[in-house]
Amino acid sequence: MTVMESAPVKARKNCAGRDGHPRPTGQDRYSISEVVAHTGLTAHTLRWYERIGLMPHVDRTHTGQRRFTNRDLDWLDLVGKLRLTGMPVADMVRYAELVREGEHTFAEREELLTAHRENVRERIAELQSTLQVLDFKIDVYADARRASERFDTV
Amino acid sequence: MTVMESAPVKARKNCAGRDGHPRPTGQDRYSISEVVAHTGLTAHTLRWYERIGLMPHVDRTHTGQRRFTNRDLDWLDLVGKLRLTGMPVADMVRYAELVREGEHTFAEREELLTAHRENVRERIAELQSTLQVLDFKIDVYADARRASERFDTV
DNA sequence: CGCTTGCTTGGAGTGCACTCCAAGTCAATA
DNA sequence: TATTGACTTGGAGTGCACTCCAAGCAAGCG
Repeated sequence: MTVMESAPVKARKNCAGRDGHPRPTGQDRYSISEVVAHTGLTAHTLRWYERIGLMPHVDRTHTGQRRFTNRDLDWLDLVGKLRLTGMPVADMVRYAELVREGEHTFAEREELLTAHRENVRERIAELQSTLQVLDFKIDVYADARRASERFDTV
Repeated sequence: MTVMESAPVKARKNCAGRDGHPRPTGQDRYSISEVVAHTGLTAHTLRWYERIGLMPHVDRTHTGQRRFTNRDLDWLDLVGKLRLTGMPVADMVRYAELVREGEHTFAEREELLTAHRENVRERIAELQSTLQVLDFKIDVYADARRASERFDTV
């Protein structure tokens, strides 16, 4: 049975799992459209993620439809953060591989994440330095606007 | 007293231009390769920027070669910052158009920059929230590594 | 003079991260 | 039974921001 619009669950303080998942562990079998509603990704993108090896193995129904779990949701959450911070998909795929390979890849995973953290810190510094330039230029324009308003009104 | 692109003076302790430019105003006619050396952009990109309207009018020699000025360098500096902060090229082209159109576009320029500043602030917040996730996960891996090292050495 | 270097052009190609399409399966309703 | 709607697939298409190519011109050097 197709699970129709199951209340656009989005919040974590929701009735269901108070661990932040739409449904508690044990009943966590989400169709692709439910995951779309929860993550904001498109179904295309979810299928593409799976094709390129960016997902852990996703379970299927007897008819071949995907059923995602809470763990998949958590993973997509992390992927979303890495993506938002500009990690290339290839690097995320590498990280996914390491996770699949097991605990002996802890060191390399740590390395990968540490390198990315450094990138993110640099990005933040860049953004903040640009913020100063923007502030300066916006001030210049705002001053010009206020000056012309004064002329208009006086 | 046109309020123009008075870019952030980078205060290089360089021998040449006291104002942070390779050559002082008056002798500022840079070939494309000099601009490449100074900005880190490729010649392709500089020509492409001009083609799409992202540059103010660039002067030419009698044989048709580009000669960039200190003002162009300042502009490229700003463009670089906007690009680094993820402003789409189309928006930068729009800003360039407004600058070409003159002072009556001050208000719209201010608007455009203010909207972008808001984006940048959001990006910074996103990055910082991801930083926390990264810190947490890196700690987990580091703890695991330290634990296994203890077993190895004792 | 011929060679090299540096530049010119319009247009085609690249890499990334999706994004969509056509054709099909399956389950549930009218 | 017929239709609807959610889902499946491999492969093709899109949009962005470059990135490169081929062919050609001009200046400087031996």
